[in-house]
Amino acid sequence: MATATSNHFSVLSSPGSPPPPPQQDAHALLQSDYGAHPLSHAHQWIAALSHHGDAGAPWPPSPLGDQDVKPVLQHDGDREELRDTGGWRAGSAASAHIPAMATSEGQGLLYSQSGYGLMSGGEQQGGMHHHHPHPHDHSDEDTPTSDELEQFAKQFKQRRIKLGFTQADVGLALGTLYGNVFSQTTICRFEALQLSFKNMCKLKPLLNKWLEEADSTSGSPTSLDKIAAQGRKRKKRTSIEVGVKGALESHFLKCPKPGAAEINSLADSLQLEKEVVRVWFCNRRQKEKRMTPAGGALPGSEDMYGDSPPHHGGQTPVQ
DNA sequence: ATGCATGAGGG
DNA sequence: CCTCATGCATA
Repeated sequence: MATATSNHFSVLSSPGSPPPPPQQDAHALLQSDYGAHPLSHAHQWIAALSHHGDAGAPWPPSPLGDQDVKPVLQHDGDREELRDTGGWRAGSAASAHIPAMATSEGQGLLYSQSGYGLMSGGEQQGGMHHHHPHPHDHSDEDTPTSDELEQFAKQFKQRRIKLGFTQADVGLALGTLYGNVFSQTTICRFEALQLSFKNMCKLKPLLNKWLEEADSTSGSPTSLDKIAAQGRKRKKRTSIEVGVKGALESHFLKCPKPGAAEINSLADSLQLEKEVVRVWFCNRRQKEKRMTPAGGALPGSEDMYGDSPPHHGGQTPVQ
């Protein structure tokens, strides 16, 4: 972190010296600058993935009166068609796709030079994309392509910053506007394409709406709504030392899905709680499944680390 | 921006 | 136990 910009979100309660918001006023309470960095990184995803679509109920209709206080007001049944969320590796079928951006944008679009080494035109839906039987030419009716998502994320970030909103602002706005609250983390990950393909697809429409609202609301004082915080006794984040991390990395390369026994051994060797090690592997696997691969190790196989599901007869060492 | 964590859902 | 979506806390 050699950035001169300090990242700290002073949630609510503006001390009195808020940075000069280049915008009107409205909900410019937490106007940090962590979202105003110059550039990011050139993410080029050649990521592959092909886990079987599971989906079904992203948002549980029963919020359990235990923790999350967020109003889970999902829009009734969403018409998810369980795409395979398959790998976006586009293989070699370069289909001519038109990067139709949001047609709803009534403002100046700025498509930066999108000359990345992406494999555009990838039908990541496992081939069930076929042709559009409807005369509707909505730029975003069907599942967006990886390329479209990448473009959208880029544009979203630019406009968001231009409007003077932070990632946290957006997350909150989504909650007050549509009932789905999101954290700064999620918005950040969306912009950085660090979510799974499916997740990106789910969030895009929401963020797109926010964009429309944000630009059209140039002068309207949006009501401020602060939802109560949620006090949870979360375990203190255990900091794993670099050396230990390296060891974990090594083992991950060898065996990304260690069995309970393996985890115990590792935990013992590294002097870590078993749970910590287990979670570490889980998180590590998720990273690989992100659109922006972790480290640089590209998952070269479709099934990544093949599970061994159809066999449960004798014994299943793993899991 | 990211690392570790929680939890729902599934098997 | 796993995956997957999500976020608090932190660097």
